[in-house]
Amino acid sequence: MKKTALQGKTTKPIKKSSQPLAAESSNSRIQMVDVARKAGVSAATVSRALSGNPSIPESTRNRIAEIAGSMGYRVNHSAANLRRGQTNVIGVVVLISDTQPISDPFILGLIGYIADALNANGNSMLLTRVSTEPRATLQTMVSSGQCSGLLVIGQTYHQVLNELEIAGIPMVVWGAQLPDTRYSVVGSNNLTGGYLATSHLLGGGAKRIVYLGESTFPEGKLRYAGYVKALKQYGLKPDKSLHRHCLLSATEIEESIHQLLVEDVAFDAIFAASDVGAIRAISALNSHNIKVPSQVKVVGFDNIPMSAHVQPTLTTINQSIDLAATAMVELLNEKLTGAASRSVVLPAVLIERKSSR
Amino acid sequence: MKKTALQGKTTKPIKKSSQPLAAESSNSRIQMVDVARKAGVSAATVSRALSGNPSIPESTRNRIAEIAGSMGYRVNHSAANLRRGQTNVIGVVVLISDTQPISDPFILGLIGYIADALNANGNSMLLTRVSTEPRATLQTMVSSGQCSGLLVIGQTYHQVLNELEIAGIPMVVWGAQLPDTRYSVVGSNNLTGGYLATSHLLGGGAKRIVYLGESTFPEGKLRYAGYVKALKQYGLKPDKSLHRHCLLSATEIEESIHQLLVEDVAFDAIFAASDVGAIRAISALNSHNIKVPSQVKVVGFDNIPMSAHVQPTLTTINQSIDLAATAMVELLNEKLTGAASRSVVLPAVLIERKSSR
DNA sequence: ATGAAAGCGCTAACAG
DNA sequence: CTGTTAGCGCTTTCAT
Repeated sequence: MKKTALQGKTTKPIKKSSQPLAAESSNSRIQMVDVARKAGVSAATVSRALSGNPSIPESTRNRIAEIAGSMGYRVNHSAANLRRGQTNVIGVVVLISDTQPISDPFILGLIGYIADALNANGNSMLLTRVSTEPRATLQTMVSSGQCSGLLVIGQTYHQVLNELEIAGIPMVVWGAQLPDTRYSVVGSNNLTGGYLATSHLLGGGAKRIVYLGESTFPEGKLRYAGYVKALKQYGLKPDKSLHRHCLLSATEIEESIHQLLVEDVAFDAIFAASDVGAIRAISALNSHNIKVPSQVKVVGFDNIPMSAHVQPTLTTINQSIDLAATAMVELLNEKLTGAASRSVVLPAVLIERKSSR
Repeated sequence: MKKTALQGKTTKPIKKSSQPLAAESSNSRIQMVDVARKAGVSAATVSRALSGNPSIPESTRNRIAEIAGSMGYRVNHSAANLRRGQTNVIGVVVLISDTQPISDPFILGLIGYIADALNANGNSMLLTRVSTEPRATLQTMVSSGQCSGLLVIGQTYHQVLNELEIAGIPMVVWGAQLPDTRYSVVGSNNLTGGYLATSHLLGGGAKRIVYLGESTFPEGKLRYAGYVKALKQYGLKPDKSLHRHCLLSATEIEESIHQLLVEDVAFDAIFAASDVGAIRAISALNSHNIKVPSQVKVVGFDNIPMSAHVQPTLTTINQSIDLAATAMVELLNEKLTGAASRSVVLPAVLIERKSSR
């Protein structure tokens, strides 16, 4: 330490000599010391009072809060964060390889619930969609002090996430637990979900069930595994021609359905790995004059609100996004307070509606 | 060299000693001065180099950037923001009187596009849902330096928004332009939208068209006005019994449809003020064994992605959320750089599908 | 083209 | 219980 400022000189270089007449009027933003002056205390006391420090008697605390309120004072976040060395901001990152804006209602709904869970916790939510350089971007968000931790939606970059975990980035991911997963994960029981959906169709008499959707990422893989498990249990062998591993975009779904028909593949049911996919598939079937459920039964996955209101109403596997959001926020808070990584698997439940009977 | 610090003289109690021993060891986050040291320059130069200041020769700039990168250094946002007195964060506020989490796909979709538009602009997005005390909350977000400006979705608190505008909060609102609106608004041409939807139904032979949805907030009011305008043009008088001003929740819609039937009101078409409402209405009609479009034609509003994939596919009014998002971000940037408030009205276009023919 | 110095507004030791 | 004091890590005049 060297020449720290000339001590006693509390008088700062006066930038604006005479106090503007109407102090309240306009320009210089009001700050803590102004409140302190008005309350006849020091800035430290105001700081303590405003943050609810119990060492300040309640009466004083209220009085200061009142004065601060009447002056329209708000604590400056940047300054407080800088001083405390921490933010109350959580980054929510949608990590999908898609170049399209986020549009799946399931993801969007999850974000909505996360926003609420975070707010209820006194946190703010910084929302970003990342498609390039996930590693650097996520790193930076935290180590620049922009936010204290990350809630990641999507496991497209599974290995990057593992690396970030090792690098000590506080983070919770929505997705599926894999054998080599080192980070905290919150997700539905996708294996059970796939199994339930498929068993339900088999139980209803279906013999040739199409699997429609992604199966390159962890969640899809497990849903597919559940599908295979159910088939085996019914003594059926998975048939390659029934597996349509495609993205869930409208065109890909239509193309897949079209292909099935062109190739003249016989099928009496479809298990789609998402409701959006299922609804699009029904739409495509209809345009080929195939009726759901009389000719082909369909089961989706997610239970988005819309699934109860399409025609026919969609049988699906429910994912509880409210629980999911709460769990993610809770796990992240645990990490932020130093606990070890922990994961949560939420139940997957079959919701029977008309598309499958 | 004026008063260099009196090293030996002013022995002020140097309490640096209480510092944790292993300062350099591992934890202490790397900062600008470390980069400076390694590069053999001052922190000021690093700051300038990293922010692309042209007074630093390009070669030096690159060298410093390289070193910073290799050390994993990131500029601390809190410190930079505090020093500069501004953030690069924009608050996105969903201001709805609803206590439910955000769930309308239209709103959620708009948020997705806003996220992208903001990111493209180098801004971060702070997402909040506000249902109580909007005035204080929005005020605080900006005046605490948490964010520099606001993008507000929803006009439920129209007067509060007017007040905030007057208070000088930089803000752009998604909604409708009203005569007494003082703030910047971006929105579709709701009057035209309502008019197009209704004319389309009338042109198709409908005589008794139900208006279904909110009409207490500005956008709904205008859609309703468009509906009335079209009716008048066709020489029809608005019939009170056909106006069902309700929220768009599933139960309210079902109840409204139920009431229409119970009251034995004759109707041959429905104009719903949102796609979600329209889809729910179709679902309710179906459960009463009324077919769409053969018995009742339906037109929605929004053109959410799902509307093209429900059965029957839904005729609707398109709202361009991509343009909307871009416009909102652009207008806000204008305000932030001191321009006056300006509003944008986006075209509303009829999308004809099967629910109305 | 670069460095020294001065804070941005707040919080937390550390005494009283 | 409350005030004094010393920075948090950065950007930016100002002066070379």
